[in-house]
Amino acid sequence: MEPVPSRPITIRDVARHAGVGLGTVSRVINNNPSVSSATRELVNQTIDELNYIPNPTARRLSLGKTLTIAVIAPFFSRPSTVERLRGIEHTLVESDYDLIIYNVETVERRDSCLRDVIRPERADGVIIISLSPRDEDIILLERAEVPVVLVDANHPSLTALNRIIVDDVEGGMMAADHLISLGHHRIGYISDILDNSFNFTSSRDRFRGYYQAIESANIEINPAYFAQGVHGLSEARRLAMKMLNLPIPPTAIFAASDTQALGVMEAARRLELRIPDDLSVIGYDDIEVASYLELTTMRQLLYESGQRGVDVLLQTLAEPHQNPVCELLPTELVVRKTTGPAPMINGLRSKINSLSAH
Amino acid sequence: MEPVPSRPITIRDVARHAGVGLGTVSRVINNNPSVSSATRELVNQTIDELNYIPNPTARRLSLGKTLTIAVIAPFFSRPSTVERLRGIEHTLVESDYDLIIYNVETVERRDSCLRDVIRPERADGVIIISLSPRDEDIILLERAEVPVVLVDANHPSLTALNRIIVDDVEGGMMAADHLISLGHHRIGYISDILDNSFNFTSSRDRFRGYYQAIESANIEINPAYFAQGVHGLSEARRLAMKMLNLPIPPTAIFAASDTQALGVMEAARRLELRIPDDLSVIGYDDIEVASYLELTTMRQLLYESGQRGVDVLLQTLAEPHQNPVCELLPTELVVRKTTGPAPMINGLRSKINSLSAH
DNA sequence: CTGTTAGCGCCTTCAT
DNA sequence: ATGAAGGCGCTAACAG
Repeated sequence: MEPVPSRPITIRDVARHAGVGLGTVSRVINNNPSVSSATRELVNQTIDELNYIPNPTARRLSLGKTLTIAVIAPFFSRPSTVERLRGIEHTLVESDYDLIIYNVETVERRDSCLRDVIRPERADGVIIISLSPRDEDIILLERAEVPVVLVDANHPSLTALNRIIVDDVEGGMMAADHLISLGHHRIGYISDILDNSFNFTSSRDRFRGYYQAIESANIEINPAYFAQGVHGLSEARRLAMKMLNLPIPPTAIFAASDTQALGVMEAARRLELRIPDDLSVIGYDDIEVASYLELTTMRQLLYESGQRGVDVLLQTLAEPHQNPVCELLPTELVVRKTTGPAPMINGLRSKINSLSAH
Repeated sequence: MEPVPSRPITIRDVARHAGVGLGTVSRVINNNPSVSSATRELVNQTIDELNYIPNPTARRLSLGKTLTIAVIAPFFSRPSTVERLRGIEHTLVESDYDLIIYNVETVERRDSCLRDVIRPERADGVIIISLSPRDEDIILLERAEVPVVLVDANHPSLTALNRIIVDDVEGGMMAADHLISLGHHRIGYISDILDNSFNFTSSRDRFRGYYQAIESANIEINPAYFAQGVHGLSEARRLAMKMLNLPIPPTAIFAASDTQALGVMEAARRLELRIPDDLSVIGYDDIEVASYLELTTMRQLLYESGQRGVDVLLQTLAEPHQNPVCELLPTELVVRKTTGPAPMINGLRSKINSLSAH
């Protein structure tokens, strides 16, 4: 019995201790059937004894695979992104792949990730979240030597790529229709910048749906009821304050995300507008906090989008030459307590009431 | 001029195209000064031409380093954890290290991470977030062959390990003292399970501080004013509802996290208790949403804790034999609008008022 | 300064 | 069924 060396244990140590060739040890590790159960047992025992773990780096080099999945995600601290990442992480943890997250907060970073990460030396597969490719990215993506899955991202001329998508136009329409059906005519839309350098399309598409719904209902479009600003609660609050201080303010506001809806609700609180009596608010995403704040919102399957993204990627990795899939995830209206019938006279009515009551 | 091969470009291709030895190319890549600027220029040009990127896996194997930092983090979707991870990611992105996150949601996973991740074959350095080692983990950690930094985690008999810590006892005391100074005598504490299998210590320590503050103020301890449950908004809401329905309910509640404070606020809303008139609420962490909901809370430097963790780790990596550092991050009371003077008679006074006014 | 060579630890063919 | 040998792409030590 030789002593356990202090340097890292290698496959060679195991082979020597077990008195077999190192090819045999390798076969045992990789569950190669052509090993007698006797020697397999012996080798496994030695492995335990030495507390041996195969060096992942060496495996990768030898296999010519990275054994890692890369995820390119914008603003990974946003609740919706976090939820998608959770779905990815949970699903991937059971596989042999490592997960490495590339957080994108600038366009430069976006471009460098697109350029450098989607390479076989970096990852065996790539998931891109919410970053819809621009025209010039298409070629890059379509001839990538690594399988790619787009989650919550799309492009009209894209058919060769796996995608998990949602219909944000439809979602925006459903949200606006909900408000219209409650009798609202003055419906605001507050979102992050529609024409942004990241090419985020969701707020734009939701706006399109909102617009269509308003038009179909023969409601006059009022440009003052649309406001865009940097994403975040405080900016949304600022925009909502401004909008609600209009001479004739909206009676309902559709926010492009739940986070922004929280900002709208906060603005209403500061203006002492009651929700939903004076102002209806609807958000988007159905993040965790939405249900506790009784926020009416459009639910999209965030967690599942990540989950499905990984499923599709692993499937592609297992059988490389499948046809690319394009999976549409449903969007659903969740009515809670922040939306209600439009006020009779105008949005200020009950505010005046409550003020005079003081 | 030879054609660009379709298989991945290697250092050998570059060497051949440039008409130099492959050692020279390696030197150029690694900024080894002993290359004439002429050949350096030539090589760099060839690298650009071939769009060559060194294979990271091969580099790792050859260097005997993984060039990755591992982060072991519990429940990475929690806002406080996300914020810490943001600090880590931002700081690490400028280095040459990859980041790989191990999300821990079960004790089994915690143990397997502790066992398998803290190995030189897996990572060059490890950051452990909020998972305080148990007695039996100490030995494992102290003789780890990889530098480890604990962030928001600690152990009394731990001096050989880098740590970024906070004083949660002090924080709990400050929170309770704030309420006491407002005249509150019936102060509830709502937290996640103090004696949990993950050995999370923060809620326990904050409870200790809370308890000490109450005692020092000669306020009678009422066990009914302490409730624990699984972490999360809804459970906190449930516990708060129950506590606020006591015959003599508390006039103030200290929640062990902002998320739980939101649950308390939600409970108050449902019971039509006004904040802070009928009920004062104080949270912990100062996550983003806290400022918008005007939540009084204990601020701890979440982002910075990650940042400092990485700084310390990179420092240790650069100069391995430094003395371990133990850095205490400050905790600060942020008074907003959810805490106010204790009601005169009892917590129900204004509730009764508002009900009779209906 | 630069080309050559010997590994890094593992997997995989090729013999046996 | 198993041992031996070559190679994955790169770095670093050595020789010139």
